[in-house]
Amino acid sequence: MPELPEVETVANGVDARVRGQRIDSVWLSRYKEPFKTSRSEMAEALPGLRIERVYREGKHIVFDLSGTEGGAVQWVVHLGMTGRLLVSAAELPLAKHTHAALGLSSGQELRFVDARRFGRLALVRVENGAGFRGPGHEPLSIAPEDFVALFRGRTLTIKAALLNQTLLHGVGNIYADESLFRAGIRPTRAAGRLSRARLVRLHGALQEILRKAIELGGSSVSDYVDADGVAGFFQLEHRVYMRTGEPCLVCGRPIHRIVLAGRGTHFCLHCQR
DNA sequence: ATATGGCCCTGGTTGC
DNA sequence: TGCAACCAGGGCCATA
Repeated sequence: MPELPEVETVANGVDARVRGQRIDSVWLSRYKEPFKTSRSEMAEALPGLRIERVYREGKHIVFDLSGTEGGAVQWVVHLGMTGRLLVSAAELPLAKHTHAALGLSSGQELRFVDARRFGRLALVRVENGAGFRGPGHEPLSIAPEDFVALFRGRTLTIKAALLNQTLLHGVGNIYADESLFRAGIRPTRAAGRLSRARLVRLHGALQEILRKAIELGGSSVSDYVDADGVAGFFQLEHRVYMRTGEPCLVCGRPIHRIVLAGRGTHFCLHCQR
């Protein structure tokens, strides 16, 4: 599932291929989802606009667009679970579950493919120069003290807190489990009862694995691929995620799996307290 | 306000 | 071997 490192990889890859190009044509599927902005509004607004820049904001991919008369707009893409953004030759037939195909001035097409339709496409107007903002704090740049303050007084588990996008945005199931393992914290602990020192350690562990994962092009576990259709390699670095029953790489005891916040949660009973 | 659980979706895996 | 039931989970919404 695409989380911060995967979304960052896709955004950078797409930026390198489509920056500066004009959107000449728009094709959209007939489904209600994944369109957050109506299909008709999107199909009418996009043609003629120029892509100035593509970047990540939380788990969202933001396209800065210019060329409108009534002020700048952004095209915001959320990959959900199975969403893919691909730049491909316009001649290639549309893959199954394609929901958007933007014809570009280069002759190529930017395509959004999403089997499960948990992804979202939206058109956002830029108000007073402020672009789209994600719901929470940015994990890669939040200061340790601000990170610690996020969890103060909270009774939910630290795992659920890490997944809550209004606190930190960008962390999903893989990096929540992996950062908790590296910080030695059991996922079931109440977020507000963890010591400052342990939260600072979690802050460091989370930033470290997110940076490492970005370097490796993300984790390819379900059908995640980057803008070229190429898989990432961070899954080779997973120490607990999807390793249920396998020996802990530190102590050798079997990795446990429980369900927390409705998500599969993997951890070592011995190494995480 | 905060926390929890159900729901949406399809494809891969599991089990008979 | 074939088929059906089951499971995965990000974000949103109703509920407690």
